[in-house]
Amino acid sequence: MKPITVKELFRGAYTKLIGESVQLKGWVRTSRLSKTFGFIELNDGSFFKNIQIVFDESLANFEAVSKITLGSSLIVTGEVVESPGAKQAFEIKAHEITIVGLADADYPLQKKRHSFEFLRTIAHLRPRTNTFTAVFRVRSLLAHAIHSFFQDRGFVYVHTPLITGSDCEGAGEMFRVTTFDLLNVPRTEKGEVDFSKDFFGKETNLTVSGQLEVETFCMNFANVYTFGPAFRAENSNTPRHISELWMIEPEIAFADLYDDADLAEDMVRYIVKDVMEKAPEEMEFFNKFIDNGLIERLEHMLNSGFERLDYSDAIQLLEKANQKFDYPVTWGIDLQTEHERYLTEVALKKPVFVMNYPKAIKAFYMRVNDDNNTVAAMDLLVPGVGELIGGSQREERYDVLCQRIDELGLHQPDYWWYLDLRRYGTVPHAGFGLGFERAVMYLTGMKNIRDVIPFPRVPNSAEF
RNA sequence: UCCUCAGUAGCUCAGUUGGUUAGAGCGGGUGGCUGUUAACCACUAGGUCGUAGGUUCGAGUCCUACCUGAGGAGCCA
Repeated sequence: MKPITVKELFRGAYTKLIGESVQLKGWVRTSRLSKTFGFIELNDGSFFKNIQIVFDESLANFEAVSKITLGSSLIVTGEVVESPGAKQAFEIKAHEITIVGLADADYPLQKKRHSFEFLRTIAHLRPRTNTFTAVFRVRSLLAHAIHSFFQDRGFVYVHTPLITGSDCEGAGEMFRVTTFDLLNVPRTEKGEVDFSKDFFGKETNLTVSGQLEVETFCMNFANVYTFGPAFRAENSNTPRHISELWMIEPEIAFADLYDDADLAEDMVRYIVKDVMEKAPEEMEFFNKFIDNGLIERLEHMLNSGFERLDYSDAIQLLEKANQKFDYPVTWGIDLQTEHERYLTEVALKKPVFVMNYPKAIKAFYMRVNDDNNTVAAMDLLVPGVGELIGGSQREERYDVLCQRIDELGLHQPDYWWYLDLRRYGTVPHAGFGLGFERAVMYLTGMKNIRDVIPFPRVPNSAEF
């Protein structure tokens, strides 16, 4: 009698084990019971598909097993046999079934389709559904693929801080980190909050991005990346935003915007290909039940490559579009969701880099182009998700960077260590940020970001 | 935060121009069924119709406010 996983059996081991006795440990996904025999579909966590267990009155505890409830945990010992049923090549003829944990009868998951909205309310149980089993395995594989991609290329993985003392990250609202008693906050003589008395002796927040810090490591290791959580306190209520998200932020030295785009494209292609190879059952499931065009779209992307478009050309393309936009298109505007969708879903039908945006609508650290009008920034727009990646070549010239900080009304002293990088051996460098959850959405076809992270944090909701 | 839509059984939903005791499928319980595939058949329990007001002889249905959820927009990854 041999312990074995469902994955091993499905991936070929069963042919050699016909007639052999094996042991499986898992949970009842569904069951079909008759008077004198029954079928249990068991999932042991190793594989997307369930294995069918057949049992009959020869079981010592037949009566108990024939009343098994969905969600119960079992240890099954039995013989691998070829299945007469049409939907599976093999099954387990049980000799012994130990009921480890009988699920109460009010187990919320049923043999039917549940809405994602309902499943969000039982996020502690939803991993047990087909969809979420598939989503979270893909999420895991995707994380691994990202590390593989960068590690194979010699990139150094850097853990940038989650608690940040720089109030200057620039990207949106932050969550304050404090140990103050909120009913009794220390104040200065002027009546302002006295952060010098707080835990860190200064005002601190949860990070919105590791980019500024990872640039410091880029100036030693040349090729680096972060992969960790970031926190956004914006009151965003959309299917594409969450308050706690995971980001990947590579940074490369001696590189310009076009090297950056090459890296981003190579990375996206690598991770998509890798996950499609490692999780074919899950991808097939998504294609069948979540998004009918998914595999075709991903394969088209892998075969045809990405489009690259200057911002100015993108504006022209939008101006020529025979489609009315709610937001009028003129050079200088930031692209709206409707514009992004048109470019990537209607006009080009594939991922598109929009590059070299107007200086006025982008961040201080992006490198000013020779036209002095645009900056070396890029967004990667993909069908269905919108902005998947945002990146730029960084301003490596000390004087220009100081000038940009001034222009945007920021304070140079706040950026002292960031500016130092431009004083001590500065080099052209570039990087981008990939929203990990958005990548999972792109890969699975899932439409709501709350359904691709185990326990989503959004405004007004931090259950679990 | 703004706009739109929705909230009826544990879940997914139906409920006609306001009119008796509010329905179905699934899930639960009981019984039946010797190869099922969201198994099937019979019976059965299960509801302050999101909350609070209001209009009316009468409200699940109409009105107001609030709460919750979703979609769109903005902010952004």
